[in-house]
This record gives sequence, C-alpha cells and structure tokens, in this order.
Amino acid sequence: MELLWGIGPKPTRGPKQGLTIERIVDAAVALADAEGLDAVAMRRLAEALEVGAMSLYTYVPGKAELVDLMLDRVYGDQLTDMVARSGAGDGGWRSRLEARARADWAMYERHPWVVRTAGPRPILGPNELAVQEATYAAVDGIGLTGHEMGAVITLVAGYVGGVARGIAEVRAEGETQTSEEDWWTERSAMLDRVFDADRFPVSTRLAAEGVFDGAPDAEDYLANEIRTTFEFGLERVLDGIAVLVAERNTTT
Amino acid sequence: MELLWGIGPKPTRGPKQGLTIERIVDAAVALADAEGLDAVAMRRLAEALEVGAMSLYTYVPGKAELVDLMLDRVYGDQLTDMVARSGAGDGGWRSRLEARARADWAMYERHPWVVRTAGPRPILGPNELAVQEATYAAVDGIGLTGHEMGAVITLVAGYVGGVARGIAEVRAEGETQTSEEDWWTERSAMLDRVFDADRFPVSTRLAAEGVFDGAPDAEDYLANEIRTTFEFGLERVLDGIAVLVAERNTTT
DNA sequence: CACAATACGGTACGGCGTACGGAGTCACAA
DNA sequence: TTGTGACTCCGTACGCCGTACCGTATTGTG
Repeated sequence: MELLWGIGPKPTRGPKQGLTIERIVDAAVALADAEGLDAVAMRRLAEALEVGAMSLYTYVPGKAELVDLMLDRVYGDQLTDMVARSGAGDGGWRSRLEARARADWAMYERHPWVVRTAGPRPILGPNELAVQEATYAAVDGIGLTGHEMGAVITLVAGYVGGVARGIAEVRAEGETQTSEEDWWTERSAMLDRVFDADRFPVSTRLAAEGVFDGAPDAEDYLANEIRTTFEFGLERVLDGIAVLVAERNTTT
Repeated sequence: MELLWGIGPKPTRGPKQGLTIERIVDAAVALADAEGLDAVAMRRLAEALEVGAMSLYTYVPGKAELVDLMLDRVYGDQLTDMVARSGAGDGGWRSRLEARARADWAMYERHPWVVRTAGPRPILGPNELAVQEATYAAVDGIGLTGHEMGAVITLVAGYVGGVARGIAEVRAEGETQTSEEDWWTERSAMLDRVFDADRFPVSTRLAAEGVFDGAPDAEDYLANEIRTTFEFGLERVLDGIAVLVAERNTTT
C-alpha cells in the first residue's frame, strides 16, 4: 500500500484536488472517535467533508484501505505519545517496555474503535513500522535471541490488545442509553432466577465478597478499576519476562 | 437474554415450529467456521436451513442475539474440551490455568470468527458462566484475593485473546487467494523501496538474522511458529503469576 | 486552442438487517 | 363441532452499506 508512504506518481494534467488524504483520514478518525466505527461510512464521511460520496474514491481505492490509513494514523499519535514519555523513562528494558505498553493502552483508550477493526493486520505503514522498531529497541541488547524478542513483544502487544478488547464492551455498554441502571437491575434479576449456587460455587462466593460489584453507575470508578486491572496484569507480564531475562543472563 | 437459558413461556396455540434454536445456531456456527463471520447473513443462513429468510425471526429477535447464541455455543465446546483434558491435569494452579488457556486457544483455532465478533461481551449465557466458573476455580485457594483472582483471569484471557486476534489476520491472509507467493514478493519489494536502515536499525538487524522469514509458503511451518509463540508467551504469563503467588504465600 | 488526463459526483446495483402484514395452521372455549 | 385467536411462515419493501459505471467539468500540455 504505497498510499501509506505517500509515494507514487502524482498527476499533473487534470484539475486540482480539493482535499488531501490527510484531511480525509483526520475526518474519518474523528468520526470513529465520536460515533464508533460504524459511523465511518463513505457517504457520511463525504458529507462531513462536504463532497460527493464518490469523490472519496479519487483519493482512496476503497474502504479497507481507508481503515488501514486510519490505523497507521493512530499509530502515529502513539509515536508522539512515546517520545513525550521517553524523557522520564530511562530505567532499563522494564520501564521501556512498560512505556510501550502504556502507549498502546492509551491508544486504545483514545480510539476504542481500533479493537473493532478486522484485525490490526500488518499494514506495514510507516508509523506502524516505527512503533514496531521502538518496541524491538526496548528489548534489544538484554540477552534475548531475535525470536525471543519477537515473542516478547507479541506477548505484550497481545496482552494489551486483549484486555482492551475485553474491556471495550463494558465501555460500549456504558455508552448505550437504556439508562444503565435498568439494564443492570434487569440483568441481575435475570441472573438471580438462573444462577445456581451449586453449579457455580466459586463465582457465588466471589459475588458474595463483592468482587463483581461496582459496575452500576460510577463511570470513573469503573474506569479506575479497569485501569487497576490493566496495571496489575502488566506487572505480572513484566515479571514473567523478567524471569526469562534473568535466566538468559545467568545461564550465559 | 433468556433465550440463552432456554427458559421463557412456550406457546401452545399456534402451529408447531419446524426448526429449533439449536439447529439454527449449529448451522450458523458451521457457516462461520467454513466461510467466515460475514457469511452468516440471515438470508444465507435461512437458505442453508431451507426456510424463508424472515422465518428465523420467529426464533431469534435479531442478529446480535444470534451471535450471542453462537458464542455461548462455542463456549460449550470449550467446556467439553476442558473436561477431556482435566483427567490428566491435576498438578496445581499452574497446570489448571494452563489447561484453561489452552482450551481458550483451541476455541480460537477452531472458530477464528470469534475474534471478529464485536467484543465477546459478558453474555451471561450458561456456558460462558460455566467456563468462567472453571477459570475462577483454577486459581481458587492459592492465596489470592478475590480481586486478584479476577485480575489474573483477565490477564490470561486477555493474553490468549490478544494473541489469537493478532494472529487471525495472518491466517486470514493465508486463506485469501492472491497466490500467497506474489503477495509476499510484491510486499517485500515495496518494503525494500521504502525501508530505511537508519530509521529502523533494530528491525533491520533482526531481519538480517532471519527472524521475519519463514512466512512465505509452508503453512504448517507457520502454524507451528504461531503455536510456539503462543506457548512461549503463556509460560511468561504464568511465570509472572507465579511470582505473585509466591509473594502472597510468603508474606502471609 | 484543441486535446488528453484527471477530478467530481449522480445514478444504480447487489447485499445487508429487519419492519410490516397477509396467509395458513393449530389448540381451545363455546 | 365450530369459531376464534394465537402462532408460524415468509414475500415484499425500506433504508442502510460499499462501490461500479459513466457523464461532465476542469486543468496542463502540445
């Protein structure tokens, strides 16, 4: 996809283009941020840009490519995010990798629609490659083989993406109307009717301990809990990697 | 969603129903397995079941609910998978949790479309709850608080889901035609033109080491590598949890 | 100044989910 | 026994979607 890199022959003959790919992608990202990925329809996007629907196809071959561009765009945001944090973090691989994971997480928080794209496939866009490079650099020179480095970043990226994905729905539920309160009471009434303490002993005990509470109302309380869960898991992941790193450095 | 639990008033007045929800969900899952989630369209599904398109709405209120049912269905498969493995594994929390993760992984391998559903939200279906119960039970009684148990399973589930999601595209690419070979040579030619060794030093070195090779052809080689990466990350995750468990058990 | 190349965008096609309403089928009350 | 109302099945249609096609307007070049 040479569009991503902004290369390719530029025409001289015809009329000027009234838009730029950049503006289109910006508008698309804004639309997705505001109203979700489904809102990014060619007609709606064109309307937002005040052009005809089909005009967009002058800039972009199809919607799939547009989504690719959107993804590489938000990777770019992540890059600036990383350099902003990099000033403080110079503590070693752990803090570097942690910063990377947190930048990833911030991206998912800012752009929840990313998890809904049909798999952040290897787009090979400039920003994606830059992020990947930075991630590899974070675990470079600490005694791991190349394959291990690859596996480690897959691990971290997988974890962050997985939690983000798992959490997206909770956030999404919050955004639907249905007045939140009603939904939960209805739901839990349903659960009560069906929940069998004998079949689910551990869950029952944990519910009694209040582990599953705190979901109704209280938006930022919920957000806080999500963040806590994320941080907790991240520490475990990094601990696990630390075990490997220590092993490699003593065995050698 | 009382459909999931098979409760609710059953009518006596009208004609018999010619289908069952079970048959519909089975067909839908088969369709998704064979041709992907997009192939599960109400008309196509109805055609496969040899009924009119709108008849399905007698059984299911809408497509979203159908997808929920499909998800709880594959959770059910996972359950049988788990009891099959449980005979061997009785080594402690680690092997229990490992078995859970592997069952999850097997589900994603058997039903790649699961990662494409709009967030495996808390459906609260019977099978999902059973799986959750089993997962909680795996980490029960090892010295963790309720919240920690929750965070641990979020961690594991997030990791597995994340890697499955990250991997889905590679698998998907393999299934598209475009003759695989051409795609890669074209892609890498593109990359060569654009890849700047100065901007991406670490990636360049790793590429030279051959870390990124092995992607063309060789389907089961690739599958093997994916599995290796998954297993590797899983070990790290479990190591990280082990650190926590050890800490809790000595501090106490 | 003519011409070729390009941008713009209206119309239209096939596909999606599903609202609506009519026709046929069955259990039960009268 | 028969009427009635609940229920199933499903054809039609509506409003979305992505996008193929093509006419028209605009531009730089020979």
